[in-house]
Amino acid sequence: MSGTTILTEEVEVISTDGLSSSELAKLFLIPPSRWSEDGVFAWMQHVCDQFDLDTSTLKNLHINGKELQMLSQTEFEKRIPFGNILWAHLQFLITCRTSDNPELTKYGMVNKAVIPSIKRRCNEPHNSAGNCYYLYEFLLALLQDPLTCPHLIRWLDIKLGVFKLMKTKVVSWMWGQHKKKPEMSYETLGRSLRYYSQKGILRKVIGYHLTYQFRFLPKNLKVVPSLEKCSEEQEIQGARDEWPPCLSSRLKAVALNEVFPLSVGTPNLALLYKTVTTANASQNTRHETTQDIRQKVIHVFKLSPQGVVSEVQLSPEPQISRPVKILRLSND
DNA sequence: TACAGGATGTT
DNA sequence: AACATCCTGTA
Repeated sequence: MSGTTILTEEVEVISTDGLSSSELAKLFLIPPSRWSEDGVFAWMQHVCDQFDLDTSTLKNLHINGKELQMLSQTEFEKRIPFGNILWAHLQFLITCRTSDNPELTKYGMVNKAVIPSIKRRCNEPHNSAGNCYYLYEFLLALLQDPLTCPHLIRWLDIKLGVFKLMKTKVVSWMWGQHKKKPEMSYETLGRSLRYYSQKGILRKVIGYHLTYQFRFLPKNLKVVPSLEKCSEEQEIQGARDEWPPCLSSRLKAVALNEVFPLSVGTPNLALLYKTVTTANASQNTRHETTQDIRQKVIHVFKLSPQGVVSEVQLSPEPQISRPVKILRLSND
C-alpha cells in the first residue's frame, strides 16, 4: 500500500507508518462529519497511538465520519475497539469545533494525557504543546524509558504503582527544563507531589524515603527490561525483543557509554552513564582494607542543533568542561 | 535532608 | 487548575 485517501475533499498521500503532523493537522481542520472512511481510520490509529493503545487490533471499519457521528454511544463502544476513549476524543473534537476555538486543530494532536484531562484542555485556549504535560505524566514517561528507569527513577512494585526517585537532583532538573523553570529543585517538585496526595493521584509511602505510589496507572504501561540481572549482551538483546528499534539502539548507546539524547519529554537533553571504579579506603577497628566501589555516574548534557553539547553542572555532581560531540542523534 | 502543608504568585 | 516559589515547622 503506497498511499491512502484520508479526507473526503482532498487526496493526500500518506505513508503506511501513519500520518505526518501536517497531514494530521489537515485531518483535524475538517469537521469529523466530513471525514472519509480512511480519515476515520487514520484518526482511530492516531488516538490509539497517543494513548499507548495497541493499534494492531484496529481495522478499517469502512464507515465515514457522518456514519460515525450517527452512532449512539452504546453502539459506538460496542463496534469500535477502545470505544470509550475514542468516543471521548470524538466528543472533544466536536465540542471544541462548535465552541469556535481557532486553536482547536492543535488539540487533536497533543492528547498524550489521560481521558479526564481532555475536557479541561478543551477549555484552555492558550495551552501550548510544551505546557500540556503534567508532572505525573512526566514521571510515568521516565519510568517507561530505559534511559531513565531504573537509574533515575524506578518501580519498587510496578503492580502496586510504587516507585522511588533515585536521583532527585537530575529528575528535578529535567522537569525544570521541560517546564522552562531552570531553578527547579526537589523542594519544589516535592511540593507538587504532595499536592498529588490531596488530589488522589499519588500517595506517599510512609517510612520509605523518596517513595510514592500511583493510585492509577495507565493500561499498556511499558516495562523497562531489567538491567541489573543480566549481561550487557542479554540486556541489549532483551531490549531489542521488547522495544521498538529506535529504543534498543538508544539502550545500546547507554551500554557503550555513549552520550545519547533523551526523547521522552526532554528531547534537548542527553544523559551519559559511566561506571567508574574508585578505591575506597575503609577503616575497621583492626585492619585497613581497600574496596573497589563501582559506581554509576550520571552526566547530564544539553543539546544544541549541531549535536554538540555542554555538560550541565548539577552541584555537587562531577563536571566535565570540554564539549562533547554527539555520536548518534535520536532516530525517533 | 525529607517531609507536611499554609500562603501567595504565575501561567 | 496545576503548579512554582517561599516558608514554618517536624523528624
